[in-house]
Amino acid sequence: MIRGSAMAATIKDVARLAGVSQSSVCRALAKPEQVRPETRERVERAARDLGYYPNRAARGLITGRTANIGVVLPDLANPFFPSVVKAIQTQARLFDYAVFLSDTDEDPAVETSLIRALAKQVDGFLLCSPRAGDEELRACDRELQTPIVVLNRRVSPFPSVTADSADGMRQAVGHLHALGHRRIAYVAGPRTSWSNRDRLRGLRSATSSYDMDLIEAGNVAPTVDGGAAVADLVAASPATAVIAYNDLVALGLLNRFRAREIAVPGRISVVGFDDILLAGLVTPALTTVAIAKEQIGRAGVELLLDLLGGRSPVNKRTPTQLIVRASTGPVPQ
Amino acid sequence: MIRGSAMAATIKDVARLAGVSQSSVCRALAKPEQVRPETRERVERAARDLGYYPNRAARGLITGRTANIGVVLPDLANPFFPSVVKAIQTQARLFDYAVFLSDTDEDPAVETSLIRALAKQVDGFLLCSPRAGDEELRACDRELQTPIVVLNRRVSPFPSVTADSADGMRQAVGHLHALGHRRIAYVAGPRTSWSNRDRLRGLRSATSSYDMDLIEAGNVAPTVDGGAAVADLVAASPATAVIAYNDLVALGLLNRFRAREIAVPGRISVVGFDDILLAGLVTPALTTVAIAKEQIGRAGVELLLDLLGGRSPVNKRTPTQLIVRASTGPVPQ
DNA sequence: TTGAAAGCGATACCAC
DNA sequence: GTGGTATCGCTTTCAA
Repeated sequence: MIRGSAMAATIKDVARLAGVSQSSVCRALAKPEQVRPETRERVERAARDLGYYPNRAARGLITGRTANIGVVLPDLANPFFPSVVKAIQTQARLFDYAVFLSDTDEDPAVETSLIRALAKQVDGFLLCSPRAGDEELRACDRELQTPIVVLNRRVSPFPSVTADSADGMRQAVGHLHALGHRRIAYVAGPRTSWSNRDRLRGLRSATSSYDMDLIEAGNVAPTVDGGAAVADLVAASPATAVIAYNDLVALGLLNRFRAREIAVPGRISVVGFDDILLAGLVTPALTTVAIAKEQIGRAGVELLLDLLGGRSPVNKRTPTQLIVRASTGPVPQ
Repeated sequence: MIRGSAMAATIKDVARLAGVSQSSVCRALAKPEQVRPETRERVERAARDLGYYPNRAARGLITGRTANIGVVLPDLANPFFPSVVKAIQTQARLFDYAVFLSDTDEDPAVETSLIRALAKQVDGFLLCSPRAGDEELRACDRELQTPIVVLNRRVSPFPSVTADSADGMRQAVGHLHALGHRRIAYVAGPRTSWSNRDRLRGLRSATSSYDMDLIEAGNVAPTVDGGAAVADLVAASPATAVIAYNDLVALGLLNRFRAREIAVPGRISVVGFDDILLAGLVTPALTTVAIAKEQIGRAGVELLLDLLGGRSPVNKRTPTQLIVRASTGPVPQ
């Protein structure tokens, strides 16, 4: 490769212009106190004049630290994830980490192959709601030796951040019970989703402790269309209220119910999960279990940094909070 | 650094295990046809056994190609961007590129500093709706020599992909004119946003050719709250229809109008821009100018690859399409 | 306090 | 067809 004037400046260029050695440039920039003020200034001037920024990849090669973190998630089109990613970004930047982002399109195979491909370019991974099996993830880990933190799922032995769905479900069911509902339907999300299983588990425990009937529908894709697809099934069931796997599914239900002129909450109450922006803006506004998305992202980065710093992080569980809006009401007589 | 059994395998390990030189490993993996089948098999076996994946950063150092592209955008919380990013990801993966993502929080200073920091780790940038000034962007470019493609904005001399806002505005204005409206308000987005200026330009030309009055409000943040903040101003104006900078702003208007029981479209018609998922789900559903988000993302990657391949890409303009929904109706008598 | 030199992991070139 | 070696940009001993 021929170095033309067009190439970006390297440490050599700075050294030459400042009239010192590479080592001194490196020190002047990284540990200013170890170098004579005069030298430091010369280096700083030269660096500024050349617009020098160190090549982080080259640095990573020798330090073993890339200052990148990898974020893998199933579907950026689900508004839940951008919120989490945004929080991750913000927190990562605080510690001068950059973010590699990968969308797997809900495909477990893509997921593991992406992890493998990215592994050497990042110091660690934040896997958001990974769809691959526990054993596959462990295999990746053994093979790659890249620290992994899992969000929205618990997979031993990885540190993880999860929402307290059980408590969220308890709140939701308590709310519906107070309104007089005794038969609830649940529209299940993807079979591969740990959150789905977790939410269902919490829901079962809540309904049984309230001695209510639970009717399970699904599984559906975690999208508006997924919800619309089972709306008629739900309507035909004896349920007077329905809890959806997430807000998108709930919105699908709402849409289809409106199209069929099934009154919400007059004839059936609808509860979502996640509290995405949409939930508060539709009519009727959606009652939903809010998840601390920002907190999950932030905590994920913290756990990963702990891991990287040699500390052993503990799993974190973030609170959930029922947000009551217009889509739930008293059971129809 | 001490190489323990815990470290991920390198090309040396593979060479040792296969009993060949590094060079052969490299060739066997990159250009299988240039090596004896027997050697290739030995190498492949060794690589598989060790779980060897090449270090892309190290490779990039020598090839000058990182196989990464950098995506920079102002706010992931605006649903418009995840759609674009998703398309970028999909297209990038087709060509085996990984994506670095950065959210600048609408801050031009963060934007340029991120670009500089990432420059060496990517082969090129896709800047989505960058907020920095033209001259700042050009300065980055001169300094870094990293190819840049700009989305949703035109900044000479960068290749760019933009939506045909003028045509979208023409469609929207034509639609409103046909409904009898003669006085339209526009709620402007961020002053730093090129799209905002572009849309306004298109709108001015459309209203003037229809001989309609244009009342300008704003500038507001491109969010729901931004829209809500000027809703009362708009309501107090003589406008019978309002076009918002984007859908989020339009939803803010819609919300506030409902709170004040200002009928939409009975008393005032509302038009958005972008056609995010939300737009179709609120009540009344939002009439909006749809932008080809996926196409923008895809075209962006294509232009960037052209640039990287030494071809000189031409600017692209993607079509817009008015989606008529319930939020627009005949002018009130 | 500074400089020379080794080396991170991979590729490319040049002999053989 | 294969191996040795220089090299990418940077950090880090180790001497001076």
